[in-house]
Amino acid sequence: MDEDLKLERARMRVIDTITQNMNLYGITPSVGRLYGLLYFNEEPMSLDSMKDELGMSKTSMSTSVRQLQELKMVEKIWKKGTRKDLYHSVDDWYQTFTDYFSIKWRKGISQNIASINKSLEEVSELLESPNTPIEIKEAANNDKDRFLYALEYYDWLNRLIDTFETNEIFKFVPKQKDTPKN
Amino acid sequence: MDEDLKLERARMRVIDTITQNMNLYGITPSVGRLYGLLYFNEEPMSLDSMKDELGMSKTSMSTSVRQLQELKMVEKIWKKGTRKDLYHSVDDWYQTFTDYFSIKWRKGISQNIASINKSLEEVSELLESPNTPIEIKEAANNDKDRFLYALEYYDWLNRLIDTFETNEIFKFVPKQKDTPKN
DNA sequence: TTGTTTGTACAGAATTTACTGTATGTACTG
DNA sequence: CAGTACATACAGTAAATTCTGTACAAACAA
Repeated sequence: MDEDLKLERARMRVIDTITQNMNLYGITPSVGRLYGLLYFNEEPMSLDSMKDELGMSKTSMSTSVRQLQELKMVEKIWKKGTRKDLYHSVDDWYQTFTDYFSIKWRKGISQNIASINKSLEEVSELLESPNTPIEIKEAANNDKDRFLYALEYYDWLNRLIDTFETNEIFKFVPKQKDTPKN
Repeated sequence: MDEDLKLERARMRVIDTITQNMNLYGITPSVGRLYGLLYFNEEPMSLDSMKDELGMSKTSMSTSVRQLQELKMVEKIWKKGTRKDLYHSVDDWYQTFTDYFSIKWRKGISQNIASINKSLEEVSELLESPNTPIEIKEAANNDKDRFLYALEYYDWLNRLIDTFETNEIFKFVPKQKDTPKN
């Protein structure tokens, strides 16, 4: 069964590649490797089979698979006649990509905008007050400009994420190389 | 000097915000905080002044500032009459954003594509060979499809990064909210 | 009901990552 | 030339993250 081994090695190489790539996005290698495993397994897998395949604890499989679920990269499959939870990879990488960064980037932004607005207000008060020493006003002015710039930038980032969430980005950068449709 | 304190607090709040945001992108909080400090300092800063301001070791300042330099978020400033290296933030956040993800994402992709191509070739050999058992051929076929899909996806990602690097993305998502120019 | 199977919370262990202090090299100064 | 000021390499330490094993809870079976 030399062919068996050859296939296995080819697959492993690509799993490593996927793992490395996901790691670049801040996903732990073990979690990435688990995704790779699920991606190539035609059948959905149970926690026990993942554990056996990766040689890790079942606890780790449980938490890793949950992470992948939260990232919408893996879904639970129901199958008649088994009590085990079964999982399979979600195979739309484009959707995974846009979802991942939408979730991740959007996370902080609204809070960030709120905190900048608060600081902006405080600084504006300082600038309006006649009690504020002149050199403080100068510094306040500098800060205010930078706050405004930050707000502008976060607004842009929000609009960029909008194009991810609505899939409009694929109008601009089409999935297929040669056909500009969809 | 109550005004002094008030301004300081407003600024610190925004620095925390920036730190948090950068941390989301995989930049360490200390490094993010250093960027925030440099962003609000009108004058460029020396390693010693950073150290004093953040209460960390000079070694840390040295390595952190180097990281920021590699990410093109900070640049070295030359100033007559001082032997210290002086640094200032690069204030174009849009450019910083596109640069950062171009550098980061592009990093792996070409190697990834190469390794997938290699595996693709090996699997194709298996499929063509008459010695390969039928059940291995079936698995190989499955794998091959997934390799091809991955290649397609990485190609898309490359084209997305192209729009970042060339700043074409700003045609699609303009920097200014209301004026579609630039 | 009791026994069994399965998934997960939690605490501690192991590993990785980030930080510090010393030691050294290099470039200026006089 | 020595002497000083500065930045950084490197090794060791501290802190954070990830992983494991046990213990327990929920769901099911008989």
